[in-house]
Amino acid sequence: MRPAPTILHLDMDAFFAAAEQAAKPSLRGKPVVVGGIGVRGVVSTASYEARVFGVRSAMPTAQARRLCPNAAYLAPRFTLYRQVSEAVMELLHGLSPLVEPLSLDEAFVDLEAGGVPPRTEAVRAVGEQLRRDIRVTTGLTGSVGLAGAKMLAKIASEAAKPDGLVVIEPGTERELLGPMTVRTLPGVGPATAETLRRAGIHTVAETAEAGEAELVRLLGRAHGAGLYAMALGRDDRPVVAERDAKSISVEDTFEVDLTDRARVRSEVLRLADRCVQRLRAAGRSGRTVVIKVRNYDFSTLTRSDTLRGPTDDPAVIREAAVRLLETVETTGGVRLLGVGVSGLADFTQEDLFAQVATEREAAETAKAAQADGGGAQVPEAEEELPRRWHPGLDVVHDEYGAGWVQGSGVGRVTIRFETPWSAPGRVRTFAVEDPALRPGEPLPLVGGGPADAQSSEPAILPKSLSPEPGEDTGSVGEEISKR
DNA sequence: TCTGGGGTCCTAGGACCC
DNA sequence: TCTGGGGTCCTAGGACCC
Repeated sequence: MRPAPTILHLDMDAFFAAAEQAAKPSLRGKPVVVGGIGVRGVVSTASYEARVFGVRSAMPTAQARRLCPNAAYLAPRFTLYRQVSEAVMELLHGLSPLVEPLSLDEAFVDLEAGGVPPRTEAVRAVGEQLRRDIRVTTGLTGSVGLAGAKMLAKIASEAAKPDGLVVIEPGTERELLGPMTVRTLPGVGPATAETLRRAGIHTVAETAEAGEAELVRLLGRAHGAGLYAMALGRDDRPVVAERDAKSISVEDTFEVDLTDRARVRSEVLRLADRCVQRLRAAGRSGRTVVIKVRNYDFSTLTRSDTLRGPTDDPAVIREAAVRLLETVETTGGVRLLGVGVSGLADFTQEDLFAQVATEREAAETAKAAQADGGGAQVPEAEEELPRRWHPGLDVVHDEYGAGWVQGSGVGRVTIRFETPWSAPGRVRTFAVEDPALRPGEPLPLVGGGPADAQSSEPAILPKSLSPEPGEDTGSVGEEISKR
């Protein structure tokens, strides 16, 4: 616990939704929900306008649609969010060499390590300047928490939301935390809260009064001791700059449960390939292969196999994944499949060449044996475009310029032509196969202006353009706005 | 129209070794 | 006949976070 509030926590406000509103002028001030738009989708982020209707993160999108039918429902565009995130992280690195990203939209910064004087006025000024810089460079707002410990800085930024800054003065934390619900403390989710509730513990103060021994008895060694320290406002965890990933995984939930064994198998192979792609892109190799199977009833299991050495060989990882799959019962229907790799090592071809060759041979032998046994031929992973025009996707039209997919119906797609720096744009509907229409790249949220617009795509609309009267019906499009 | 996808950390039990 | 401890590795599952 530091004597001055020199740990900063930044949390961008409704990040994905705010980025979409910045990119799409017609959505500003309106409810926007970003998340899975399929039947089994869940909400990633709801704009504050959508939260008014009760829409929350992690809520099934179907439920959100019932609560807020007029919101725009958009598929996430991580390319855009990563761009914005990088710009924000760059600003943070300007404050201190010690920046610990927690996700695309959240990070701790050690201001002491950045040479900021350890005084409240100084850190507050830095925090306010940061918020201004973020707004100027990204067009978005972020909330800042400042405190003498990570946990407290995070609680402070939460209290600052949206678009604010809160400082917790060292010395005031116990008084501040005491009356708060125990759910405020990091690491206390529904299960822990319920265990504590049954023991008559509801607030942070009650947690501290319970004592370490009691908490350890209720929650186990690590969790109990950790929680006790947090309840006292004690948290000496340092800000840690870069941390190597410890596992890499991919998973898919299917719109309809899979019952065909061959299909389940081919999906596992596809996922294994995707996992390897990610592994290789990260320049890593892994030793333990994990598959995950979620059944029709949401029961979930994992099976893992640790190889003799780390690999990034697709044949080896495919073979391991399929072998693991053979040990699990899938009759009744599979809702989700996943493939992951852990026990990661930095891959060096020289060190591992022999090892990889050995594992590959094993895989080949196994495959041959299977083929001999009359096993079905593995279908190649098909390049599946589940839906060509996702709501929210950037597009470019030869004649009308840059826009985004507002919705698609039977054979038609509705595009709103506008850019981050244009006025709210107009809507037109095209045939799905219209050759003048093609996917586009996300445009920068700020710094656009006419010059940039010219240099990228013709984004300016003829004034005579009017909305299409025969707009799609029965698709996401009509929910977006009722203009 | 019930429940995503990508992670982290912890626990508990069994195998195995000394 | 009875039945040590400790350490490490591995597997499986669960809680939690964004």
